[in-house]
Amino acid sequence: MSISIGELARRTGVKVPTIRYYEGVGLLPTPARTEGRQRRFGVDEVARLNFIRHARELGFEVADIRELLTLSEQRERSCAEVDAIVHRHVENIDRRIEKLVALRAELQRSLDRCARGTIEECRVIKVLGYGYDRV
Amino acid sequence: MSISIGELARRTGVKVPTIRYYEGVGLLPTPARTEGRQRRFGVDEVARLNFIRHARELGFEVADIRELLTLSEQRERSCAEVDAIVHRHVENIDRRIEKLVALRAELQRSLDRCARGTIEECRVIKVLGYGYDRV
DNA sequence: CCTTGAAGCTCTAGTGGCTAGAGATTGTAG
DNA sequence: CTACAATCTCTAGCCACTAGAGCTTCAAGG
Repeated sequence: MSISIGELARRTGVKVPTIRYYEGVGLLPTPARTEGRQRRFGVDEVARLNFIRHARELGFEVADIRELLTLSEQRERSCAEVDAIVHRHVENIDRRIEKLVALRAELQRSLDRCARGTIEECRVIKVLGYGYDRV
Repeated sequence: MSISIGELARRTGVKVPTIRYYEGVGLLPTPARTEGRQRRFGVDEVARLNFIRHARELGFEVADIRELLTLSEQRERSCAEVDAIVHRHVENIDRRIEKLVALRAELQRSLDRCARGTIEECRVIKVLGYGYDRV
């Protein structure tokens, strides 16, 4: 079984230019080519690309995915390192959530305190100007 | 009062190249220059740059900040549009939080179910390969 | 076998919000 | 007047793609 880049795209939901990009950054191996230099892929690449897509959907960056792929090929190895990467990523997400929740609270607070009057007396603008609520 | 770009940077906490960048994208007006073509800023720019910095810290993108700056200059105007921009931004943040919370849950779930054995039987790797938990 | 048109190819440039560096010039304190 | 920090412009790099130009190849129908 040997499929074109378009067919690979259809089967994985990854766009054609993105597949070529992944090849360029080394997430996908250099594929076989036809005589006319068109790429031809096999089942392994479908699985690998699906793996990449799911990892991207879960927010992993390319460097992490490269490592996860390498690890996933060493079937006998302990999965401690995999867990460590994922754990690090979860902590990363936690920090981002915290930050966003704090931002949201500050924005909502300035909205709540807005008297719906003119710009001159607008709480929101004031907060932006001073960086905090002056009471 | 007329200060250099370095002094402006010190007073606002915005780095020198970033100030030049903001000028380039039209967040800061073209400043006065010395005979030797070095930039000189006044109090207005300090205030404006502080405004920009706070807005960036609150996660607004440059396009939004441009609009907020324009609005903030029209002191008589109703602040409805300002509120609308901020409200949109809050909703944006809400969506990002939701997504991150969902991601976090999925990652944590796969970690919890990991038997700490080999890669071969690793839950985390399986989830990435299939895109969901096969029971 | 030949034509046609979709799909493929490579290469470059753009996105956002900066950051880093090269290499030249200017400001200012001693 | 000298020394040197600061500033100048310009280009390129970051991440993970995306878009487009201009060309070639593949596959199906006649």
